[in-house]
Order: sequence, then structure tokens, then C-alpha cells
Amino acid sequence: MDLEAVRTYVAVAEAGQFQMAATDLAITQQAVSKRIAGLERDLGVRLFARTPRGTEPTVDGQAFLPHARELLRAAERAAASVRPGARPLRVDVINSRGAASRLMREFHRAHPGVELDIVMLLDIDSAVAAIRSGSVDASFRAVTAPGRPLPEDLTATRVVDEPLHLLTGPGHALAAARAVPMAELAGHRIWMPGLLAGSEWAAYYEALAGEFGLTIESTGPNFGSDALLDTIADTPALATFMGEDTRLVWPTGHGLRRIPVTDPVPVYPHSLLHHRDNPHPALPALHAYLAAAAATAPAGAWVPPWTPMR
Amino acid sequence: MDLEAVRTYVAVAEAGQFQMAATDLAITQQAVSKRIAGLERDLGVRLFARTPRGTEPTVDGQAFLPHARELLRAAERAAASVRPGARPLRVDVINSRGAASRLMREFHRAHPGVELDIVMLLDIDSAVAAIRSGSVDASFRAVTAPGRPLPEDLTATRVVDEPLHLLTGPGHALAAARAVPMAELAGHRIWMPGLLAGSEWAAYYEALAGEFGLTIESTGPNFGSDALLDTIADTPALATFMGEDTRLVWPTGHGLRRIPVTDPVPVYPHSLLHHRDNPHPALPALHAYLAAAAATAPAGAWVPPWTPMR
DNA sequence: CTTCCGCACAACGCATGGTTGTGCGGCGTC
DNA sequence: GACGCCGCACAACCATGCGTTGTGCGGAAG
Repeated sequence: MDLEAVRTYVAVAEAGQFQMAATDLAITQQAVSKRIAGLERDLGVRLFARTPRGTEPTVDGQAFLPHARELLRAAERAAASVRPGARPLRVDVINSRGAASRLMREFHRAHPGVELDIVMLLDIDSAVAAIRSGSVDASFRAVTAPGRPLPEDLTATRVVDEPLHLLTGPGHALAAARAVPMAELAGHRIWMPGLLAGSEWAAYYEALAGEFGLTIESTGPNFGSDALLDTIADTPALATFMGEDTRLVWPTGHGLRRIPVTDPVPVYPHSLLHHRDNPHPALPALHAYLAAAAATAPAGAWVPPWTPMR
Repeated sequence: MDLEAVRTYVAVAEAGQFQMAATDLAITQQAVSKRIAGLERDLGVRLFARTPRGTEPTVDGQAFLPHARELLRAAERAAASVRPGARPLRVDVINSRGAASRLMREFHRAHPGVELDIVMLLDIDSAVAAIRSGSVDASFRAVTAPGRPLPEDLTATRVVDEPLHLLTGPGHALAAARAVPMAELAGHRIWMPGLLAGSEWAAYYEALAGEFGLTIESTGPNFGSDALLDTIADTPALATFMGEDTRLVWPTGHGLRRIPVTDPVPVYPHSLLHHRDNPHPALPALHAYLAAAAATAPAGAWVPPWTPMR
């Protein structure tokens, strides 16, 4: 199916005749005739009943019309999504299932008129570069790893603190606990595969491990959350951390346990990063929404020492 | 923008490299390269960062991907809407603002999974022909005008009765009434422009006028509901009928009055017409929904004498 | 009956998109 | 460090397709 043919079809349906549609499209009537014939050949049905005084849509043509309009709108949105200068608000989230994603879904529900695009960049360096180059408008990150000051032209606003849960299999020593104090985790093996050295995640968990004497192993490649959950479920000696807001496809029959951590509650601090001079009209709305909607950390929560104040 | 190029883009994004996408699409790697280059030229942005080991999407490419998928889905839906044998349920309604349209919107809300297409055919003859030829699956009509028996292979089920309201301007003699008995309408001029002689609408209003001694004028072409409303609002001697469920763009500042009619309440009986042997899987669901949801006529309502029983 | 209007068919030329062939650059290997 | 491999881009060539002009046909209005 050719988009130009579909556009021509809509023009003919609106004009009621090939001739006028042709002049509207600045082509000849014969070209319109060919395009419509080609579209009819592609679809295998007749779209217009040719009358002596013009043209009227057949039943198939009537049914096709709204779908054709929707198709053209989808094409327009697709093109607009990468149009420099006037594209949808583009927000980078740290992964697709977490507090940032949840907040963006809620923002979308609250402001359905705001066009949004969600991207996921590899690390904070590429996020900073993308924001400075203008290719993304905002990024949810745990921004200030130690020794990495933010460039002058970027602004970070701490917007949401995500408490961590412990994830264990049914055979784990802590599987029956309703909550686990931090002190009890010392000595247990925490497995977080795929942590890239130097990433903000790695910095966070290093600080957490150092503070409370945990053993965090990040060996091995990340084979995806499914493989991680399988291993956790089958290995009594292993547990892992997972954000409270993280939605995952919960495998049935694995007996996985999700256990809150306390004394103190470790929270992952998300900040919203954006360029000081970004003029995108939807950015203030996002900030206002986050300021109103984002949950504060519970009293006595633990965050890395370099976390900016709220 | 070329749909084939978009399809190729999605294939490359999924494969992670041009080469494999090319074999998936059964074309050469060079053709893929050309298509992507063309798409990038059309959009004015770079979609892929070419790496030595393959390809990864740029930020623009990431943002574009979901729109591209949606575009392809829209194309698929558009093609499916006219696919013989496996197309969406296609229902003909008598106009876009009335009881039938309301019911179909509600059915769509109740069964969002059922693909629907709404068409509007000119008259009952074309509706019958379309149903018999299989190009529509069901039609809301006041089916049995006198002397026009339904073909053997069609079935009609009376599904909803739509009471009529009187529509007047602010200067009309009945403008202040909260309800108007039928007997009081005798002698008043009722204007219904564009009633086609022989149509089911015309037959209905002829029967109504004959029964209660009304004067219904259907002279003049129908210039659309806007023009009708303007005239009604400005002409104290004229009124018109309008279905209770009819939603219209209510012009502000016109002082239009919508007045129920009583003793008896004239109702327009909608039946659902369909082919006895239509195997469309969604048709039973529509019937079941209408049987449960459709309102019955108020007691003592008037319907034309040829109306089928419920 | 004639005229006009609107769509379809035919012939032609050019642009587009496909193919094969080749070059270039980075990475892994010996 | 040189070589080979892998993956993408460029060049040349060719076919298909699309738009153009010119023409034919059929129905409605006068």
C-alpha cells in the first residue's frame, strides 16, 4: 500500500470527483485515476463507483475512509516525532519498568494532549550528551555520581525516591520475613548481574554495599530479567534488589518473594535532568506534575551521600 | 514517507544490523542501505548509528520506532477493513447522530476487542442490496415500509425505539411548553427538508402526518443540519422533529427548544437487519448486546402500523 | 441530436528502486 | 603488526513504475 495513493484516495473522497482532487494535488486527472486504480488493485476491492457526474465511494470505500485518515495521521505523527524544533517532548527513562516509567505513564494520563516520546539511553554520559545536544528534553537519572559534577548548563531536580525491595526464591533464608532490616543483609549474597562499572547503578550499589557491609556480586552478563528471576527462584543462597515500582512479568509457580527492606529503607533517588535553556513548551507541565505527584522518601531512608537535597 | 522503507527500518531495528534485516526481507543488503538512507533523507535525521559490528538506533531512531510500529499497524488495519472474508464487522447506521450510532458507540465501549466499521447507506434499498451481497453485515433501519416485504433471506429484529422531540425556535407558539400532546400539533407547520420520496423516513412521517392530521413539508433540498437549525431558530411558524438520541452541534445564542411529544409518544422504531446466513463471528455478540441494552418504547407509544412486533 | 463533462486507456519519458560489483574501516586472529 | 573477515556505503546498470500528453467513451443537460 502506497501512502501517496491513500492520500489521493482521501482527497478524492473529499472532493467527490477525480478532477478536483487532481487540481488540489497539483497533478493530472489521469495520475489520480492511476493511483486509485493501483490502490484498488492492492486492496483487491473497488473503492469508488464512477458515475457520470463524478464519483462516490462504494461501501468498501466508506469503510476504508476512516482507516485511511488514521493511517495518514499516524504517518504525520511518525514524521513529527523526529521533526527538529517542533517534536514531542522526549524523555529518557532509566528502564522500562520502574518509578520513572510509572511517573511518565501517569503524566501521560493526566495530560493526554501532550505528545510524548520515551527513550532509554545506555548511561548517564550519553543522557547528558543527548540533553546538551538537544536530542532529548529530560532524563530520569540518579545524577551525581561521586567525582562527576554535572555540567553548568544542566539542571537536576530530585523528583522521586524509589524504595528497594529484596527479591528471593522460596528456599532463601529470609524468604519468610515480612521485612528485612539492613543489618541482617550483611553476609548474604546479593546478585545484580550486568551492572556496568562506572554506571550510576553501580555507583549506587557500591555505596550501599560499603555502608552496610553487603556482598554485591555483579559478575556475569545480564541475560534479561527472565533469566535473573529464574536463577533467583532456584538458588537459595542468592537474592537481588529491585525497585518497589518495578513491574515485571511475574513467573507463576516460582514462589518468588518480594520483601521490603528497613532500618533504614534504601531508596534510589531519581532526579529529572534537563537543559537550563530548553524551550520545549511541555517541559514546565512535566515539572509541575512531578512536583505535585512524586512521593517523598520515608523518614530515615538511606540515599547515597552525594544525592542532592530535595 | 514510504511504508516499505518504514517496514525496513523496523526490521533493521529488530535485527540490529542491515545484513540480517536484508535476508529477512529477501532483498540485498545494498537495497536495505538505500531504503534507510532514503528514509533518513525524508525525515531529515539520522536514524541509525553505523558501528563496525552492526547498527544501533540513534536517539531519534529510538523515538521514531514506536511511531513506525503504530504506522504499520494502522496500515494493516486499513487493509483489513476491506479484506474479503476476514474484515471487521461492518454496520450501516441511518445517520451519524441518532439512536443507532449511540448504540454502536456503546457496543464498542462494551466490546473494545471487536473491530467495527460504520457506514451510512443512502436508503433501505441499498442497505438490503449491500447485506445480500455481503458487503455489510448489519443495518439499523425502520425496515418494513408498506408494500415492501423484506426478502426471504434477511432477518429483522426490532432493537430500539427512539422517541421524537419537537424542535422549535424561541418565537414559536409552543416554545414555552414542557411537553406537547400530539393533538396540539395539528395545524402547525412541521418542516423536514430533504425527505426523499419513497424512503423509510418519508414513509414514517407520512404515516404519522396521516394519523394525527399534521402538516409536514419536505420541500427544498437539505442543506445540512446547520442550515436547518438556523431556519428553525429564525422562523416562528416552523418546527421540526428530531430523535431524542440525536446529538447535534447546538448553536449558541439561537434559543432553540427541544420539546418532548406525548399522547401518544411518537417513536421511530429501529430494527437490526442482517442476512440469515451471515457467519461473521461478531454478529451474535452484537445481537446479544442489543437485546440486553436497547430501551423499550414507553407504554402507549405510537409506531407505524407496519412495524414488526418486538 | 449535440455538447459538455468526467473518467479510462495508450504511448512515451524520466525517476525510482532493485541488482551486482567494489571499496573502506574496524575488529579479531595468527 | 599484517592479514582476513564482517558489515555498510558508493557506483554502474537495468527494469519497473509513475506522471505526462493525447485520445476515446459514456451519460446527462440543453
